[in-house]
Amino acid sequence: MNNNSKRNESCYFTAGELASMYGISKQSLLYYDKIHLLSPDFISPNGYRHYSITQYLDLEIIVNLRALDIPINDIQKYLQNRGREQLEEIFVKKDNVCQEIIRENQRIRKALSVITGKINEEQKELRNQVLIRSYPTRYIKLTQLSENDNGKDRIVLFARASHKNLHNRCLLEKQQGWIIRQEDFFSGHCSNESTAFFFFLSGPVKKHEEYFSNAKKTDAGTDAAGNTQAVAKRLRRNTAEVATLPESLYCETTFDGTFYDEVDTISKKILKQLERYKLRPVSDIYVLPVHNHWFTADPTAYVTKVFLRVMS
Amino acid sequence: MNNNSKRNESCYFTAGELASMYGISKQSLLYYDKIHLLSPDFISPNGYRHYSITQYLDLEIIVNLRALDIPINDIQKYLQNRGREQLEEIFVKKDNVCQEIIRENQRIRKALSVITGKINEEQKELRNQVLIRSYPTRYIKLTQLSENDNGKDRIVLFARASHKNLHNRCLLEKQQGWIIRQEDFFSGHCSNESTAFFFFLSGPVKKHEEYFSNAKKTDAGTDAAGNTQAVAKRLRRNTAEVATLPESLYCETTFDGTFYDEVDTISKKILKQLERYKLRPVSDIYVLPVHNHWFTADPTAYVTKVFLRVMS
DNA sequence: TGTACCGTTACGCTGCGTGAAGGTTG
DNA sequence: CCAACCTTCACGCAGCGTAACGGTAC
Repeated sequence: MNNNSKRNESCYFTAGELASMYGISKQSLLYYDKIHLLSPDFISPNGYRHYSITQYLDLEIIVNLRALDIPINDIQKYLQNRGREQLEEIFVKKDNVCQEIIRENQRIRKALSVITGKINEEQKELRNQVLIRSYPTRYIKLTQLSENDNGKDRIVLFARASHKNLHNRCLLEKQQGWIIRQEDFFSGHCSNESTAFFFFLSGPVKKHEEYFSNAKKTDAGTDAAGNTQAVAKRLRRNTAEVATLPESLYCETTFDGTFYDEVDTISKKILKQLERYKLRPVSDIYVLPVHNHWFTADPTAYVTKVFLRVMS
Repeated sequence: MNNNSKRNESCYFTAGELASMYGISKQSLLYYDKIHLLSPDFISPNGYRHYSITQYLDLEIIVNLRALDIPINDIQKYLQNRGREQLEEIFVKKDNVCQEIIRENQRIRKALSVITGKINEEQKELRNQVLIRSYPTRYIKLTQLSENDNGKDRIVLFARASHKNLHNRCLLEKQQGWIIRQEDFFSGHCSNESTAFFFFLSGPVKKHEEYFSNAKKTDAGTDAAGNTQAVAKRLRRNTAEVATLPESLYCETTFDGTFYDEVDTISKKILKQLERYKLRPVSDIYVLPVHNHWFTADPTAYVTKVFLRVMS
């Protein structure tokens, strides 16, 4: 068609005509005119736009590149400087963008499925029963809290720690909770404060991983739950440490309500169970919200889980 | 953290504080306030926003869902109606959107690579030489032009035909050209008009494919280039027909310039070559722009290819 | 007195879609 | 006189980013 100019010299299209020829809207054409991407050959006294063959051909390029979702800015530059290499340049650029979009959406899909899986797992937990069971080695990241920290400080520290290693992930992907001193828990004085908060890591942390950015290397692999006081001494304000919950027997219970509302009942139930099986607590108490503000606006509908390491 | 309310009852954050805790911009918070997604607990006389723990927790949800690129509208509805099922619903919805985006971008990537490949192939064509070579069976879609059609009509018909079967594809993916009557070409009277235009199909067309929507079924597989007059009779205005260019010897040449500028020279060169090899033309002449307005704004830099079927 | 917060208002981005209000063509 | 074109505003979309301009806390 492009070589047919000899017989098409005085042939023009109105905006509506041209638009319908390419199956695009007239508004697009007006827009292209407005941003000077494609302007009509001339405008007649009545204000009508008249597009010539040249514009028809340019529009072919525009429509096709737009069908590949290539940004108008790139198209504009291309029309002023055409060529195979320039076109390939645009294509490479767009291809990279596509790859990035695909990667990003795959990342999101993966996160969605991970979270969905976790939600469904949590739902299966037995409620309101004190269980003695063994767990394989688990890995957590701890952030210590000082007695001086007021409620706001704690939240800020918590947010900072949660956020620090988040990067591209979703917070929901990791379970997070806090730690109550063993003696406070069993003596009924734990309503004042927790000593630290933590979140689970997906596996043992290697040296090159980012989790070490704020932790001393020698702390890797130390036993937090099995050696609480020693770990507590090593912890320093505002620093996070990687620790392990060793393979061991644990006592756990998942109950309706919030920790602070139910702590008295729960600690008694746990104590009773420990006595029954002649077990003794050997770690602080880990508190893990299971069903929280994410899933209900009503705090009485919360579900909380606590667990601690036990030995016979 | 959510169960810590007992000691956090009177703890508030300003917009800047809260924003930095989640690593988002203050503007986002202001925006969330504006659209009533998340408003501060109260505003002090100096106009400062004060966010409470409740808003802190809601923001956690917002930030996390936004990190999954879930639309604010969905988040807003979710905050007012939380629950596992509702969350899964949102996730399923988002997952579908992700899949759609991924598919679309894969489609674009494929188109980009197809076109790039074609461009590179075209570049390799020998220039300014008349070649006799064989081609395997090729498939084209023809649209007839009538003598009554003026230049504008032709362009409209062409655009309509090009567009009709485009759907999700890019025009650039298919080569398109037009047909000149054999007698006009060799007699030097072809500058007035072409009889039809065509584009290559990627393969033989099956009955269920869309290409048949406007073609008579019996026309499938007929021999266009080998039986020109019969095909021409079957062609009707505004209808497209699928045809084949049979496996055969073809005479072709790729030359610099436009067809109408070079036709006299080209037809003589081809005639000479045919005489030399004692071949006779048995089809009309197919004109295919190779390097056109897509790649240069200068018509003298165009490259055109013509070919016709020959027999000894 | 400085500086580092806080606030509101408003415009920019991308690529159009969707009217509204009014003139022109046939 | 009507229908079907055409025109120019101008706002809406999603989710903020980026000033501009001015008050406030320490």
